[in-house]
Amino acid sequence: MATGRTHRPATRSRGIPEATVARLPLYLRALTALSERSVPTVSSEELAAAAGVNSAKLRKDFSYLGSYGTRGVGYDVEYLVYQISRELGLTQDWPVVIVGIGNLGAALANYGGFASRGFRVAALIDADPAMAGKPVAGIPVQHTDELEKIITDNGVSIGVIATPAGAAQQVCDRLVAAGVTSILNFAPTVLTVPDGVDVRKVDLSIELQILAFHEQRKAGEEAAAHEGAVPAPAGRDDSTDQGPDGDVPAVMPA
Amino acid sequence: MATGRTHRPATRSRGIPEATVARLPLYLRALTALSERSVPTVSSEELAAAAGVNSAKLRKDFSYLGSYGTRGVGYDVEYLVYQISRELGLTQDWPVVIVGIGNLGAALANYGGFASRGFRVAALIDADPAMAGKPVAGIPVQHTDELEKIITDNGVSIGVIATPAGAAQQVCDRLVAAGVTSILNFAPTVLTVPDGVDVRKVDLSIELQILAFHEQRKAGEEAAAHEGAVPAPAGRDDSTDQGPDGDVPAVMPA
DNA sequence: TTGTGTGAACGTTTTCACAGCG
DNA sequence: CGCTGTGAAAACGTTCACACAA
Repeated sequence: MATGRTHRPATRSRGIPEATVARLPLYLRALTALSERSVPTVSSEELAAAAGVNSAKLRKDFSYLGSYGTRGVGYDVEYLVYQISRELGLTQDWPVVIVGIGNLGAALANYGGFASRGFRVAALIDADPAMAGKPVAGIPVQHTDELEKIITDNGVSIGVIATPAGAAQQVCDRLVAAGVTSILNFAPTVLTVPDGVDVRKVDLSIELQILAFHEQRKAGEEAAAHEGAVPAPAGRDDSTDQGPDGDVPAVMPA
Repeated sequence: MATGRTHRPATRSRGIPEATVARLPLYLRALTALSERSVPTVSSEELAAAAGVNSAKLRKDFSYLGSYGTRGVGYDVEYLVYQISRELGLTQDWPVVIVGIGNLGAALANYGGFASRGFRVAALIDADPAMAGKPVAGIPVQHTDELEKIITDNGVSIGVIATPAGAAQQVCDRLVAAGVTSILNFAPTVLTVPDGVDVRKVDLSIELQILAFHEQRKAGEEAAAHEGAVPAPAGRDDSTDQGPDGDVPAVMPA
């Protein structure tokens, strides 16, 4: 689930592969847990298990950061925590605004994982005047009219969009115009942004649909294995012709 | 955001690449929008733009499904909607349970994208006895004690975990034991599941950390001007004050 | 002519397997 | 020894470019 941005590095993409970057937070979380238990060192095998990846991948990932391990021993937990944090830019404070304070926005505002790692909720913004002033997670909600001022005054460069789909692009445009260069989008829309702005999206319904795909395949396999029953739309079949189906979409219940 | 356990290259993976599957919901959404506007056909170029991908990729993706387009014309919108829906398993009804009805669980329960595509919230489950019976999104919350019965009675195979991290693995184990084979995990934990069970995770804090990494790089690039050519950063100038953080905290290896 | 469908080139990510350091 | 770090191979994914159907 990459981002909406086209990977077009006009300049050298010198550095850590994107796939590795996406795993660093995972390692960091596992390492933090070890750190809290005062574990001094871990092997790639142990850490990989805790992070849910395989150890060769983990070692390769770490090799992009430098040689932070000790052969025959493993990695120093505290040191690695620091190195990864630094690489991810978590040794600095990132003020974040959340736009759209519905159930989801409130859930995000209350999410503990925010504050615990470099991120600080600088403001909550909603279009509903009735929300203005109401505190959510201890932070008073401000009206959308204030958006530009809030961004500027707080030096916000990361924005979270939790509005309905219809409002997302407009909010996005305003965030970008005000200076935000990274956006986390929860609205089920494709956002269009200028070059240099990063967008990542989190889309609940997409995740469910991917699960449904695999679930369906499992069911088909099972049927095929058991009885000779027609394994529904299993693997790729032909039916290339538009003849049989023609149209008639309609979602049919089980 | 792949699965939790090691991927299963077991046998004939005869079928659609994972990367393609992950994009089908995107295409489906764009197509549904076109369908609602009664647009009869689209070209790969148009549809790709609407979905935020490039057209070659889209055509390749569709080629895995079959030859559903017409050369010189494009794709029949209704027909494609149906074919993709079928491929994703959305022509059948998927009962889903959501466990953990806090802010996030409530947001998910209220999320419209659920019902609109094959998914039906069969039950809401929470460990807090005080929640029991309280309706959320029109559905009464049930206590965790009922979990197994709910799964069985409703034939649920997809579960959503929106509990605190500490409870997630336990809930997961119970879901799996009761028959759930696909899990969407919102808790910031690595879930361990038996083979044959699919896990997808949605992790807010990981997404933010990835954004922070790129944001940091942007800031660094600005400072270190390589060659004078192509300064890249478009319109807006950097008002990214808030003080650069070049310190070097304690914690060093022994 | 138009725009799909696809082999082939290219780029990225994962995995393997082992040299070599502590 | 045990475990890291890393070339090289394999797998996977994207993009190119064009033959060819409508």
